[in-house]
Amino acid sequence: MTTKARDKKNQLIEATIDLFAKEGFWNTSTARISKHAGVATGTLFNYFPSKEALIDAVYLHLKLEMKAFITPGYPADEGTGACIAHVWRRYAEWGVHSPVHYQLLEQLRLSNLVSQQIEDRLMEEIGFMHELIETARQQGLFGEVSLEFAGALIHATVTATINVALAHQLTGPALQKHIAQGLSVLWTGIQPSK
Amino acid sequence: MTTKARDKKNQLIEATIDLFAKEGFWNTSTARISKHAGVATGTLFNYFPSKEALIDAVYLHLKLEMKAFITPGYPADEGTGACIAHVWRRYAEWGVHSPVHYQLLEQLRLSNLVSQQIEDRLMEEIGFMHELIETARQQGLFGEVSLEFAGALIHATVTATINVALAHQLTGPALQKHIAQGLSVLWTGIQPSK
DNA sequence: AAAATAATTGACTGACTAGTCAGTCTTATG
DNA sequence: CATAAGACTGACTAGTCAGTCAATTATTTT
Repeated sequence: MTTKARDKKNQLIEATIDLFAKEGFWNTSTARISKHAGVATGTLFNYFPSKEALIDAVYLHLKLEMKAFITPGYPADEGTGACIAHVWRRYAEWGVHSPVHYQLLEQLRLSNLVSQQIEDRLMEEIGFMHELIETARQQGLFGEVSLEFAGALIHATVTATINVALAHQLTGPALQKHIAQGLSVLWTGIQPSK
Repeated sequence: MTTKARDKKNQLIEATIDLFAKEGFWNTSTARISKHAGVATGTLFNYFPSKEALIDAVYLHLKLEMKAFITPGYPADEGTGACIAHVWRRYAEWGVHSPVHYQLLEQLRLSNLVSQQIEDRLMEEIGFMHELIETARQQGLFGEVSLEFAGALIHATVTATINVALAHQLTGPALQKHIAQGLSVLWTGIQPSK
């Protein structure tokens, strides 16, 4: 694929994200997406064989974007706890930084519109997070909580934190304090009772 | 409205819930809903002026159903903490007991398809939960956490608990232990540090 | 029982849907 | 410059959508 073609593909994905976020993906037609991306309706289907494939690509795009935001500064040598805290904090910051993308990602996650193939592909990309949680659990950081439950609680707390931060339009130190508070709730709640 | 008419209205709402849950609300047509409810397409629009109004009614129906499940045994005289714990636990039990309705409610909540009018109407019905949280906060049960953040964290933890319970098909004592664990995470995490 | 009222029906409408394809335009190559 | 390859176009198709309405059936009133 040429550079130009990859550009157009990204252009279509960006246009899709824009419209999906603005109007909901269940009533955004391929015709509108094409128009918003500045191409003909047929061109969309040169790059994506179906609307479903486009949705898959959007989901993949968003998750990789999130990963790219989270990864920098990963404290691999400071222990499992620090790594989880880093990922949690960066996730929260990404959500506040890119609310539209974050909200669309959450919607797609619950929609059952994303194919299993893409879920599998993503497991390779962000599977390190699951390993991280499993390691922490084995080190006894999480008390009796199971792997899945720990993952669900981590996701739930970060989501709640992002949503409240967005609702109150927190920025700067107030935002940092709020994020620290959210992380503290998770950390205190999930730790084994002595 | 006669009893018969109210029956048919409920019949339509139940059929809608059934199909929405089975196939997703964004590709369930009014024609299919009518057929599934055993009436003609026109009849649906005698009871609901539009599909949007039907969705509103479904959302209201689900929330009131949840409220009805949560309310019994409310320990009004055992203090704010006990009341919140009761509501949290019963919510979790409702989600596990009625997974289809619970999941649909969550989807609708995030969909922006429900009108403000219905949200307002529901505030009157389930506003007592917010007052409960505010009271608890004023009593210092929640440390520095704001009202909205407390509400978000309560919702987030109960959702995570339900989802994991459903994924693992927990029942009986294992389910009760899991729910207790989820509540404990919230409670430990949110309590003020000494 | 007759008349009036209300509820129900389903064929129908115009707008919209995902996806196609014959033809046009752009770009790369010899 | 000429030719071939590939990218792009948008009118078009077959089908679905929410919502309508004249006709029919059921119920209530007189």
